Amino acid sequence: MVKYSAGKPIAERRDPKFKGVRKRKWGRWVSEIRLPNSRERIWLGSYDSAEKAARAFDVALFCLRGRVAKFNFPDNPPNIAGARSLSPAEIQEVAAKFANSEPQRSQSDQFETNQSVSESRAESPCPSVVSESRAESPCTSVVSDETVQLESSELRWDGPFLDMLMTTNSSNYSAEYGIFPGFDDLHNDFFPSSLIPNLDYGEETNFDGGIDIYFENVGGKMLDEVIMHMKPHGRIAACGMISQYNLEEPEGIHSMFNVVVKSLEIKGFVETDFKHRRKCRVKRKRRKCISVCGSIIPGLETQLPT
DNA sequence: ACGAAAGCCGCCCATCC
DNA sequence: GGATGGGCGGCTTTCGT
Repeated sequence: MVKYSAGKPIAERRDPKFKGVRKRKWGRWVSEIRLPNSRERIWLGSYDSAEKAARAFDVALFCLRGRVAKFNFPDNPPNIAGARSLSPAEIQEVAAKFANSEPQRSQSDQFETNQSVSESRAESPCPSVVSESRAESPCTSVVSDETVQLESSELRWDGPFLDMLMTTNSSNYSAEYGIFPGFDDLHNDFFPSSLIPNLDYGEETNFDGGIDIYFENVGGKMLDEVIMHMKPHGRIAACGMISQYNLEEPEGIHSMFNVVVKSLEIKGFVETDFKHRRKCRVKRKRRKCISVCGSIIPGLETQLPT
């Protein structure tokens, strides 16, 4: 739909002009989109540039009309898994988020990958190779005495979470226990050192580009922060939430929307679920087949209030 | 308290069917 | 000609100082 403004066709106007975008008197750019077959609109936010507002519009357009829509950036259309099922409030949130995200890696690159992952998942229950971003992820360095390390190649796993747990057979008894490959004993708390976030929650938090797999033992703000820094299609094994055990009212998790947009998988683990394997484990411990190596970072106690 | 910015809404009008 | 949807302008609300 061609709209004329101030007597000039859009193409002749000096300002960059994008669909669904307009300029405020004071120079800011705002974006809003109408719901299909409705007079209602979704407010997409206010931005400092027309491009950002246009990106927000494109994301909303993709959510409402799919990939066949005419985008402001047809060369770089958004591609968001599950976008068509988002509510207006979620569309608003996703659009604002991607409008403000750095454009150096296109949204289509970013989400095409996710989409291909989800598609391959849907098509095949079998594990398959996944995105480059995951392949580039840092390895996890917790090792058993079998010296089974989770190298990046072993993180290239795209089956359902339990498939990953149950079928990767990097040691001759990891599958027997039905636990993570390379993790022979999960009954103690341990945190791969590369995954421990800096708890100042600031810009300097170092997650090495995102977290692939996180073993949840803390809960509360820690979990909240971790969810925000998970990579798309990351996995969280919830083994405990010690920070919540003595609270009268459990803390809420405010970043759950990331579970949707990043297609995260969270699976709880209770030791009693593996009771039937206890005898076997004890036997192996006696034979000293099992031991656990981990990284201990001293000094945590010094952070407690005096 | 006041001004600026954001959010929301009504209306206009071009385009599509 | 009605439905749809992009754009404009203005009113209200929110936020920062």
